Amino acid sequence: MTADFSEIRRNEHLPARIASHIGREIAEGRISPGDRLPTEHLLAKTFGVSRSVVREAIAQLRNEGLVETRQGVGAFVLGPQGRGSIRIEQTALRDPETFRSLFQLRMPLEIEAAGLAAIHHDDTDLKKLDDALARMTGAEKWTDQGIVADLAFHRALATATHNEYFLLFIGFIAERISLAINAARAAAILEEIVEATIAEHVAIRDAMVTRDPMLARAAMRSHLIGAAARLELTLDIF
Amino acid sequence: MTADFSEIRRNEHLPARIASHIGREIAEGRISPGDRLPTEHLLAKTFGVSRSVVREAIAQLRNEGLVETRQGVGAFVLGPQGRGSIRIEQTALRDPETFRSLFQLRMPLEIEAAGLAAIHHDDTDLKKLDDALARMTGAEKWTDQGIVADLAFHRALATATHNEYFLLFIGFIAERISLAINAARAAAILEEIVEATIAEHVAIRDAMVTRDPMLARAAMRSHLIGAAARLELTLDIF
DNA sequence: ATTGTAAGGTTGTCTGATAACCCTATATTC
DNA sequence: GAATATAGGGTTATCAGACAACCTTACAAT
Repeated sequence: MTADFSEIRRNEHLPARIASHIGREIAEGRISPGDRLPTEHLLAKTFGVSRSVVREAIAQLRNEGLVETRQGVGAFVLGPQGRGSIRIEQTALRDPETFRSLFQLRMPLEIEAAGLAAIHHDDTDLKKLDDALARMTGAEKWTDQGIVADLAFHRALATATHNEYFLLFIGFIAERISLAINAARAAAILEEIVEATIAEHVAIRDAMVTRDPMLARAAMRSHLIGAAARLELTLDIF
Repeated sequence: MTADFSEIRRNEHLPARIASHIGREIAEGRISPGDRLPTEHLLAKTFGVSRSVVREAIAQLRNEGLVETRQGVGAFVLGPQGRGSIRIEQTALRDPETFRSLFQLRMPLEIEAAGLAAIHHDDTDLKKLDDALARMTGAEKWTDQGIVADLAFHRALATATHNEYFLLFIGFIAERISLAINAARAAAILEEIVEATIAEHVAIRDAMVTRDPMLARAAMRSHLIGAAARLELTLDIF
């Protein structure tokens, strides 16, 4: 029998749980922009925690731009205006369907990035890419080292677009996906899969240096489709 | 003489000031990734505030992904890796080059979303889309009303993908762009531009209902290219 | 009609205490 | 000798209660 440690899941930070609970209430429209949240005292009593915890939760929501607090008045829900940040809960990616959604989002970004990188990359970008490739090949087995190198490759490619937002978004998404894969993999990963992955990365690299955007896009496209297949994901492809 | 009220600037939230102070220490390299922050007690004594304030400041840094706290051990500075959220400063978009970068990022996302929406949309989605279109057409001039409707259209399309992340990211990006445009326009917008914009949106809508993803993508593509041209942006197109 | 004042409620900050947790060193057991 | 228990001290997490700062409202005073 195999052990099941799933239920020892620790507290995971009390304020964060309360913040995401309230955040969900807002996201799902049970509290509307302009509404006032219950007082901290009341929230504390409702959740059965101390006021410190509630305060920290509200502070988090304030940082995320979801609410605004006015001393002596209360905490108010803000409109979709000015929500200055995007946040993804890592735990949500344990759901296969959610994971698939994020992977689907990643595809057009990476493909476009490959095309832009083909146009805009310079020698420095190419060197970073080759460094990452070397580390990928060098790693005997697909250890953590290899995963870090994979992430570095995609970050390097995004950097080569010379568009800061591609780096920001791809780096963010790729890392979330990488973490989720890393957390989920129970079995060791097969040699041949590693070899296929490396071969695909080399293909992307080679396509990029030709400076043909369509070639680079195609290479990235097959890589992502291949990766999805290895993860047993079925995506909408066209 | 004109009054000068600049110095009455209020407290501006004690924890926020301390958080940004520590954040600056990190940004400017006086504390390196991996280092441990002083203990909360010590920080409280150093800044001359209570531990609650220090805790809230550290909580803010943790939300921003700058530090990680481990109970019983301390608070540690994180590397640029693993920042759990994406944030875009609205002010940055005043720079035309930066604005262009974000618009370029938006393109592949919206195009892919149009394709997915063609496949996955249901009647509810279509209704939302038509509502937005109606509000766009209804607005006599291209007032705020029209801008809101435009945003609603793109959000409705993203919703129709039935992929939560497309909605999250497109909603976020489209809003930033919309705000930036709104802030920049000084002159009134010409009638013909409005008409062209509406016509393009209708084309997207009609392409989507055919359930042909390539058609929907093409429609969205021409819309974005058209919009970019009207903004006098030159994008990399292929 | 305007201004002053008081009351009540809410967030902001302070203080002190206890729980949960981590690390290290030492003792214990085999 | 090596592995395991136990104890101690330090740190963050949470709790509890209090007071300060501030806003709103209502009412009184001018």
